[in-house]
Amino acid sequence: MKSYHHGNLKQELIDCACKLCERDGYTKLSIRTLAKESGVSQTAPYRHFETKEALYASVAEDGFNKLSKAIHVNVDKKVTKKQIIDMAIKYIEFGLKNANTYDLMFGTAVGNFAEYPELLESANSSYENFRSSFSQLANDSDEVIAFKCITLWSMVHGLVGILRKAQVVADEPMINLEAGPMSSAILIAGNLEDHLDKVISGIVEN
Amino acid sequence: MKSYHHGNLKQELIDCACKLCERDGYTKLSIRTLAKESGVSQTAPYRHFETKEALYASVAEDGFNKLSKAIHVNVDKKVTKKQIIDMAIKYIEFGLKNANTYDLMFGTAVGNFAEYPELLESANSSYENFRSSFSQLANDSDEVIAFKCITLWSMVHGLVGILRKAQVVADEPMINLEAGPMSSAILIAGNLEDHLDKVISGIVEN
DNA sequence: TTCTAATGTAAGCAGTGTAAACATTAATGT
DNA sequence: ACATTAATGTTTACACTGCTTACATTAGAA
Repeated sequence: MKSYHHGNLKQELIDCACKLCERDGYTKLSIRTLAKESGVSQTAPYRHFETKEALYASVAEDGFNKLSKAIHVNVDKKVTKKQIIDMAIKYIEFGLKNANTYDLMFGTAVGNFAEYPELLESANSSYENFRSSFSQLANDSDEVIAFKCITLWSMVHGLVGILRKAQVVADEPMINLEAGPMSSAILIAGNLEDHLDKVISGIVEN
Repeated sequence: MKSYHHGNLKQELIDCACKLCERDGYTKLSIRTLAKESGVSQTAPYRHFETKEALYASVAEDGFNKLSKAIHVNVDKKVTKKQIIDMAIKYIEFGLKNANTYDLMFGTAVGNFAEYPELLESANSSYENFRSSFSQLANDSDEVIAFKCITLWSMVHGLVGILRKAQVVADEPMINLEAGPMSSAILIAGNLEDHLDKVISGIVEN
C-alpha cells in the first residue's frame, strides 16, 4: 500500500546511484533502472535531476564529502610530517577503493562544476582540508603553501591514476623491472609508505 | 561510382574516430555516425572492430604513439636536467591540448589494456621513452630510476588532471589565492616552467 | 575457375536519455 | 474550510544507441 508520492525520492535516488556507480561504473548506470530500483516510473527522476549529468554531479558531490572525511586528520595546533604522509596514504586508498566514484569526481562525466554549486562547494572544501593542513606545517607564505599543496596533490592524484592502470594487468604476474609502467607502479605500491615518505620529505623540506 | 568494397575502411574509421573523439569527447562518438561519415552502412565497422571499446582502444593506441613523439627528446649520450623539464612540459602540453584523447588513454573507457596487445605495446613504449631518458641522467640503479620515473610521471599526470579541472572554471576570473584548488592550479599554470624546475630538481637530485 | 574467407548490406532487437501532456497530491492563501 | 497553485508522480512517444543475425558481394588462394 504505497502512496502516489514517494516522499524521499531524491535522496533515495542519490543513495542508490552512489552504490550502483561505485559497483558497476557510472557508464553502466541508467536512469530507468535506477527508477525501477526505487519502484517509481521511468521519468520520475527527472523531477529531481534535470539531466543525467546532474545526477552524476550529486554522486560526485557525495564522493567529495566522503573524501574529506577519509583524509581528515586531527590537528592540535601543529601538523607533523607523518600526518601529512598519512593524509596522502588515506587519499590514495580512497582513490583505489572507490575507484569508480573517483572517476566521477575527477573525470569528465561532469563537465563543468560551476553548473553545480553544491558540487563545486564540496570539491573546494575537500581541497581546503588538504591546504589548511599544509598551512600548519611551517611558517610558509601563502604562495609557498599553495605550491607545496598542489605539488603533493597532483602527486597523489597522479599515483591513483597510475596505480589503477597497473592493477588492470596485475592479475598476470609481471614482476620484471623492465616490463614497463605497470611493474614500476607495482613496485611502488608495495612500498607506498616509504615512497611517500621520500617524496613528501622532498616537498616539505623545501 | 564507388565499389562495394571500401578498400581502406579500417584506417579511415580510426582516423575519423580520432578526430571526432578529440573534438567532441569519446562519449559523443557513435559507430553509426562514424559509418555515415565514411559513407558506409551502419554495421560495416563491426567487420573491423568487435565492439566499440575495441575502436576506443585503437584511438588510444594512436594517442600513445602521438604522445611518444611529442615527448621525445634527442639524446646524445647524456641527458640534461633541462631536457627532462622539457619532456615534462611537452607531456603536460600534450595532455592539455589533446584533453579528450588523453581521457581515452588514461581513463576507464578501455577497461583492460591486456585485451588489446597493440595498445598495451604502444602504452608501454611511451613509458619506455620516459624511463630511458632517466636512465641516462645519472648512474642510478634500476630501482632508483624506476622510483624517479614514477615520481615524475605521476606528478605530471596528476598536474594534467588538476589543470584541466582548473580550466573549467578559468573562464570566470578567479585569481584569489583563497579561492580553492582552481586558483592554486592557475597560479601554477602561469609559472609552469618554474614549478617543474623546482619539483624536478627535487626528484633528480635525490 | 572454383571455393572460401573477407568485407560489405538490410532489417531488427532491446535499451537509452529526455521531452510533452496529463494525474495526483501537498502546500498555501484567503 | 476551501480553492488555487506548485510539487511530484505517470504515460506515451521520439530519436538514438550498441549490437545480432541473415544475407550479398567480391578479392584472393587452391
